[in-house]
Amino acid sequence: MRIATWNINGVRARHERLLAWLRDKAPDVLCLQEIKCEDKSFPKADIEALGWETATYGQKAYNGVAILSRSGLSAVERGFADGQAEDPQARLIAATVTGARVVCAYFPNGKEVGSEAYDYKLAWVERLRAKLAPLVTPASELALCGDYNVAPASIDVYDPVAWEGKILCSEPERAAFRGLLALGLTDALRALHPSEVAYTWWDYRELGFPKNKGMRLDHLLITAGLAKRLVRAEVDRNERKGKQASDHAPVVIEVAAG
DNA sequence: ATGGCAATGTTTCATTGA
Repeated sequence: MRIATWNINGVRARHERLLAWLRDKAPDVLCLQEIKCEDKSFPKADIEALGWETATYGQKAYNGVAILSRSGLSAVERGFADGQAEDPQARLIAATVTGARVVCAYFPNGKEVGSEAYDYKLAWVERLRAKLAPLVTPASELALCGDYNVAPASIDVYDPVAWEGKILCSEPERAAFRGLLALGLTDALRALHPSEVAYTWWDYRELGFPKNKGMRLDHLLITAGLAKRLVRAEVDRNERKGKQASDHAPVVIEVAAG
């Protein structure tokens, strides 16, 4: 099974690129973040015509997440659905695909360390951690896929000195990321490529991509049940090239049949 | 090569992103 995650930065602006990418890569599951549209504007029919079912949790202009699957989708859950007041921002959707729980998440950006948005970010990650805690067991099959807006280590930042302590790289954000790992999750890309520079995002400004000034912000964290069958994990840098590319590249993993 | 912000709505500028 191939599982992919991609912050598409506006699904309407990326309509043709999305369809072309699906046809070319044909993942079993694709988690999308920042679809930036309401559910009614999502290109559901075009995607279904290619063979993928869709589940969306959209919002006008900002945020918005979706899961695409060509192996079925069941038990779709939008938002935290944890009994507390729902997050007004559409950042989380989950579904079950062939027995595996797929969680698609668009973590808050946080704007600036110490800001209100930063506090919201840290609280949001903790709320997600608490939600996932009972679902992550040695035998369970779960993948937390998305744009975490956290660069976990120096190797994941083009200029770690300049970014030290800054948003995306601050110690509390990295500790929150490690808190997710501590549930029993494995960083799929790092499991197979422990010392490879594997950025997933490059700023549109200042020739970020040509100069490879990027960060690794998009991750797939998987339970041991999936990690033991993990055979491939890679960033599709090719999708960052050319006109009208998202500023994020897709990340794809492959898990052998169980 | 892969190229010096981009998408969206509040629209001819403001907001957000990372």
